[in-house]
Amino acid sequence: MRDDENWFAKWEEELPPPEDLIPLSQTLITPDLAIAFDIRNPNGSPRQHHHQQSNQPSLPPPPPSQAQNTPSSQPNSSAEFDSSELGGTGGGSGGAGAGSGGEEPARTLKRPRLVWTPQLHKRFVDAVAHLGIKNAVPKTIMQLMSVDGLTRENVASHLQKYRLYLKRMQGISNGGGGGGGINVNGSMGAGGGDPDLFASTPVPAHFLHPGRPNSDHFLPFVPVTAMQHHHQMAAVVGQHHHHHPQLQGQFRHYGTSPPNGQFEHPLLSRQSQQHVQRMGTPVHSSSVMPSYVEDIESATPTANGRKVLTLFPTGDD
DNA sequence: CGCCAAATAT
DNA sequence: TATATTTGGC
Repeated sequence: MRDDENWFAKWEEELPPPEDLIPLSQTLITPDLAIAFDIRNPNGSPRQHHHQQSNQPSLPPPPPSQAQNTPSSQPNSSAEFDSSELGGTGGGSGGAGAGSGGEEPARTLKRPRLVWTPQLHKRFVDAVAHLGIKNAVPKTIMQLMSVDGLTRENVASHLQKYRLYLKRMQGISNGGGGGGGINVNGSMGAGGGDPDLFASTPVPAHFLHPGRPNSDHFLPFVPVTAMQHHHQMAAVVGQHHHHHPQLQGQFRHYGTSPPNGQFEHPLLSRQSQQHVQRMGTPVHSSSVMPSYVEDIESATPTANGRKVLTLFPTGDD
């Protein structure tokens, strides 16, 4: 019982890593822009996009995206290629309009690799937890997350891995937990080494017990009602610097908002109105999932003693 | 649509 | 290398 509610609290407590919390801005570069900007490797792989600076001399000069951080987002349709996926079921109607003059290939084009940032992952976990393993299917999760730019495939993929991760975790670290903690690190004590390295994925307990659809408990986050800044962000995509291993810490510990301070981290949240329509799932009553804010993310550059954290640390590395 | 397995990219 | 993410098939 309390597990569900305390898991987060506990998690939160241990989270705030005094380490370097560098505010990472999730910039969602528009797909077309991204592809336009990055050129796939001329050789070797059939599909792959990435690379930011080195552009081929044959590509038209894309928008002046600076490598630094000038959020001058292009008027592009930043993040709008999602309507279909998200709307998924239909919603909509489509309207995509477009098509004409300019370009909106984003819809059908392949977008750059989606980077599951801690925040995103958390959102994902929260969504799954909120839904309950039962309804935790890609489509629903995706809709619940309301992250623009996210596609069902993305979620499905991640979900698969997430399940695997949970499974692994259960195999080794379960038991005791029993009650209380879900996240336990499984680890090893023997052998060891770095229990510190693992550990920390807020795995909602109800994931394991399909006995009930879930009824309450969800994110203690604040509904971001009105964000003054237009933070239109979406999943982070192909934005990477080829130089140093930028941050990508995933699973370890993310920083949660200070006890009282207000977090000022850029988060993602669907800007457009998207109603979360529940399909045949009479579970939660009238709780609509508002766009909640996430916590800040932590980064772990290799420059620190920490190694790159992985999203789902394998239990037996 | 959802899940699994493989392939590919980083 | 291992990990992450994507893609195809069932």
